[in-house]
Amino acid sequence: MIRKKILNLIGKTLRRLQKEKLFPLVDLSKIKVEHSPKREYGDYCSNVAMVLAGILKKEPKEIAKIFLEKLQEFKIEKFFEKIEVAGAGFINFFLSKNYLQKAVFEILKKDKDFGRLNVGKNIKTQVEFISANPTGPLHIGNGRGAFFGDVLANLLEKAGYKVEREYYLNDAKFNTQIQTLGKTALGKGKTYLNDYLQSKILKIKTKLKRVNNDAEAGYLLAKEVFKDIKNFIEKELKIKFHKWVSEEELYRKNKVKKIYQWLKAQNLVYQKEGAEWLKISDFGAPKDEVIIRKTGEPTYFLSDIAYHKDKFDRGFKKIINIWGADHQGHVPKIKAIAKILNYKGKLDILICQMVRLKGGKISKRKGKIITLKELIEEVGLDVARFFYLTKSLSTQMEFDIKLAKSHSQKNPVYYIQYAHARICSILRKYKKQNKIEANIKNLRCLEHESELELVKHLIKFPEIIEETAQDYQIQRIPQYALDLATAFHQFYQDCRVICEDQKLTQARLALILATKIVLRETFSLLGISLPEKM
RNA sequence: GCCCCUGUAGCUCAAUGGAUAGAGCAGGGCCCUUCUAAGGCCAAGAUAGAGGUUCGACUCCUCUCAGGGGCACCA
Repeated sequence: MIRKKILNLIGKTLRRLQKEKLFPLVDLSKIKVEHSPKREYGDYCSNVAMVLAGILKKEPKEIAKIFLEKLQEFKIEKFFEKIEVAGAGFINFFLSKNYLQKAVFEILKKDKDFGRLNVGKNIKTQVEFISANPTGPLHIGNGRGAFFGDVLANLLEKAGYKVEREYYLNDAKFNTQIQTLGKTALGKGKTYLNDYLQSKILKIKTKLKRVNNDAEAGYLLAKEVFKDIKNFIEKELKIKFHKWVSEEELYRKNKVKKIYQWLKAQNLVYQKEGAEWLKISDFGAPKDEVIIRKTGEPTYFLSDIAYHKDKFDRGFKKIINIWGADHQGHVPKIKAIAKILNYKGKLDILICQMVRLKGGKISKRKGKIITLKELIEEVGLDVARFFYLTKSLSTQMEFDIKLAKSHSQKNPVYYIQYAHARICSILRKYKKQNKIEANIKNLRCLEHESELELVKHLIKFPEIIEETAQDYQIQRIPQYALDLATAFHQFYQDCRVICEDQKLTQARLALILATKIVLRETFSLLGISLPEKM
């Protein structure tokens, strides 16, 4: 990655300057190399001079000049056309044609491994997401965590983590929710009743006759609902989980009991008002929590502790939980548990803000929901995925289904897919007569501004993955795909691929092949299809 | 009352403390004897408000206003 190269170069220059006692020792962490916001500022820029200015109490521009002089003592001609100081003291790097032309060759050579990094160092990682309650089909709110989690997992894999996707099923018979579901099944209450559940209840009618309590009935019904959810996730959302963990099973395997006894042995449990409380306020939580109710039944929190203990025990060094906004208060409690259990890995809990329907809330209880299935039937899986993924998790999405439908006629997904279709079309036409031979000699023909601009976008791909694996800002990926498609369409407009000049034709064919690879890799991260014809 | 998230163009959203705040859609004006016009080009349009921190703030801090979520012996 050229960005890393620039950063190393800056580091080397700094060390040399320190050796010559021109500059003091500085903290490297503040020094950044970014993509230049404008073409006239080059391709990459660094704030190194500004950071030094704060320490040296000198003009950033002056420092930049001294710095640049020293930097140019290294052999860097083949990478950069020029490096200059601009604006408030930025150092701008302009990539050389030579470097860009070679980069195309590199992409073709790496093919599907282009963008694969080892920053993850094969660390055992878990992404837990969706984990919807088994009280009805997935709704459009669940779609958010579903697609985000899936893409984050894809991305971390590409970045070199060893990733497992997991779904946690809240099916414990102790859960009030399951018991309420049971009441509904037995006709003792209507809390969750709707057409969907009614049909499921009918289906398990004979089984229900044999049970005599709410919990059992609820468990049976939850099982039935979950069957649907699982099927929908696998067949229609095309998301593959490694593991589906059942809460009830944690009870059956005595994992809840064990952790309860352990916590007691640590002197972290106390009695108050007939219930048993866990002392987590000493570990960063705002207050202590009940783990055993007055009735003697365990709370959801206790089984969740058992679940996290189980995650830790399975050896995950990085755990990412993706939860809905309504679980936000649960975050400090689980963080406290990680402390109590002395978890040494990294536990990230990401909160998806609500998806709101225009004109109303999404609530299973109020019955006014749009299922994810309905949405996908309306706009298609590709469009739906893209729609969710372009927004950061922390914004509340306003969902206008009418708008989504109209956007499905004309939307950015097609814009990107169209770029791919155009590439395929050219390749089809050319392949009818000839073979494509990409070699560096031919690539020297790439000189047009639109050609070079396209290459610059291509080489960003690994950098995008690196950044996103670190900050989880998934919306960067669809944005990148859009930018890449724009660069391609621009190129397509300006440069004819199959032309009189044989060498140039070969060079441009190589370029569009490289573009095809990067588009394919990007969309494979997003889980969106890339048709050859449109 | 306390805690979390959000407030950017007419609409839906971007912008690891960086330079002249970007896209898409909607609306206005151009470009198809040429590898797919589901495309390209041009013009128009925005940081809720008030302070502060610093070389530099949409971004960080304080307050105000507005919206959402949480503060259960629900999950």
